Amino acid sequence: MKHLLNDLNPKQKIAAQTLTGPVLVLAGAGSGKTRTLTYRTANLIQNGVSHQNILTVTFTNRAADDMKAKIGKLIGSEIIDEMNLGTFHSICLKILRENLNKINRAEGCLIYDTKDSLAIVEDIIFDFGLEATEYDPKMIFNIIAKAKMELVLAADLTAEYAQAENQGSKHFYQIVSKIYQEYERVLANNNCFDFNDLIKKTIELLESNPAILTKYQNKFKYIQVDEYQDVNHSQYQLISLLAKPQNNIFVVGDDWQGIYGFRGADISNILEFEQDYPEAVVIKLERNYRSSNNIISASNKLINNNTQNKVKEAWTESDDGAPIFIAEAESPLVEAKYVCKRINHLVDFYNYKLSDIAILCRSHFQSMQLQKQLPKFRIPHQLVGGLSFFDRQEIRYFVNYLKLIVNPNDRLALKRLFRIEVHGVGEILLSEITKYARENKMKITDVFESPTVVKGIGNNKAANIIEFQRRVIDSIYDLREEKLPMDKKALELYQRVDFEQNVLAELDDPEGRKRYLNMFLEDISNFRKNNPGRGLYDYLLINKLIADKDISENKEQKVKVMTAHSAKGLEFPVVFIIGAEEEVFPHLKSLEAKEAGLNPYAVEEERRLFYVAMTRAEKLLFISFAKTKVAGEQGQYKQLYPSRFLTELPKQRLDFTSVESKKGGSGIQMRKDKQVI
DNA sequence: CTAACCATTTTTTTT
DNA sequence: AAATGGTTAG
Repeated sequence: MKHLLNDLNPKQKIAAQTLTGPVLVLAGAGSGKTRTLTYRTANLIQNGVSHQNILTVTFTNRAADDMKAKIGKLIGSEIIDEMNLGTFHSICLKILRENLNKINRAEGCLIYDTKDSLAIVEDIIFDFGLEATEYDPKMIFNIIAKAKMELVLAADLTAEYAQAENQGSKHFYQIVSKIYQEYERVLANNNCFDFNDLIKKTIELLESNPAILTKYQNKFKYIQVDEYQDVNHSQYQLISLLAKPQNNIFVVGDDWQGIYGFRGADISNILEFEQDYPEAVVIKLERNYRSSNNIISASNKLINNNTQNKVKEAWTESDDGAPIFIAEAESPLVEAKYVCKRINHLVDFYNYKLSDIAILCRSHFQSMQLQKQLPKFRIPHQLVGGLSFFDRQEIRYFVNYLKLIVNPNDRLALKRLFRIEVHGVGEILLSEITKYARENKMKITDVFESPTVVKGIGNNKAANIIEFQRRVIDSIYDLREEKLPMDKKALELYQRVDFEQNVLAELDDPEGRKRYLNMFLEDISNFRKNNPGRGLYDYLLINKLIADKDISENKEQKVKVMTAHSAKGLEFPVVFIIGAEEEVFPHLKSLEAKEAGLNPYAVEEERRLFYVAMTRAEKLLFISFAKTKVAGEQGQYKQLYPSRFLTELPKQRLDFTSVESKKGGSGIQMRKDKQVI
């Protein structure tokens, strides 16, 4: 314990010993970033700082859990649950929950995810009578979300503000501003937050209540931020606000790994830290402990094609190791088979465990081909991230029922229940009902009692609605009053509305969905056991902030499949990167964004992402691409071209093979018209 | 107006 | 796999 810091190298040690003032640690991939942060935290505590006065912000829940476990090992696990360690969103949620009354929200307030938010925007556009072709809900939502990340209010969302990014007219932005305004009103009405509100409302709370601000400033005397390169404007603002006046702010990041631009992350935050805090100490961790020299050298060469970098080296004392294996395949199917064969080979002859291996892709849909092949080769796998358990349709459906128990103001949830349960009444009639309720100042559920007052609703339809009101809405309101344990409540509701008969039976594969629902109900039970004193409300809130809830056991024996984004912060002895093709990785959208001049740096972000993917590997790195894929009708093949990033790697560190290519290896064909390696 | 059917297409990345 | 779009019968 005494020689805690002796486990660190000299640079890491300096970082862990600098306990006050602003510090910027520029840390390359695999340079012991988390390790340094962990030891610094332990060191703070050993130097008499109360663990409650330290705020540590990570980017993902996985990173937070990881760090908690490591800190627990260093200083004992008793205090880790009391530490302020988590994602921006979870920390902010905690602060907001302590001050709900000050921010125009009430008890039971839940979080809307992107899908929920989008549904709200769609409704507003419909209500405003706007053309969805001109006012594309997705696009509008993105504008609003971005404005919120930049702390721009509805009234300030003008063409001038948006000028930089697109050519929308003044009139267009006036409308968008109105939609934004209405969106905020609906969220308040439904007693909900969206993701960006968590940060934005926290800032508003602190800025308009000096006493509260002081309270949190005193509480969070020492602030540490991991993955600082991925912080967006509102997060940056929050941190600077909390850090005052002492500015004990310790940020760790790697500008080479900034991959969340689409979420408003602004690399300039890390590039300009020294301007913001002129007295900042800057420490560079450049020695890589993770990867072989071939992997480090090749990824360095790649990343240096970017223009937006802060000067930094990355070096290692590791051997060259194996070359990076590049494979071209006829099709994604052949590529998937190749990956499977390689995995079996590595396990059978080279003593690798399945858990040593990760397969990384650019987008989730790429993993589908693999999901089919892996079982054929008897390779157990685990999907990390992606379609979460909670995103399954039947789970989302049932969650709407639970939401209404917790938060009866949630009109969106109510609407969804109606759409699921009531037959014969669709979009148009429902909006007639809503309109009638609004015009007569009634609650929608009151109209449900005697629906024939709305024109277009005859006796048959009315009977359906009244039945729905009795069976579903009344059950929910009854259960709200009852003092049952949360899991019993959920189960009771499931039975009272006869979810199996009325909902599951209508969907395809009802038996399969039933199994998932039982798992869900069981998960609620487990939550209750593990979190005494907490209820449905906590359950729903917490699960919104956890992207990839893991419900599979036996992780040790599985190959992990995930996107490059979710791989950030992780490392594996063996990494496969699949789909290294133009328009896949780099993604088509980034090429378009660059082409259209919307974001000249879009491809640089893709390159950073590729860099992140490569540097996850410790010993072996396999990169593959397909030459063709099926597109449209059968027999139609679309030609694919190897990713430009492959051509940026140093040839002498690569080993190229062509898989099941009839003509033998033809070499890597450059994009479209270029030469051959 | 709704729902069911079919065909088509299209998937960024996450809290 | 799921979302979208178009068509048609009730």
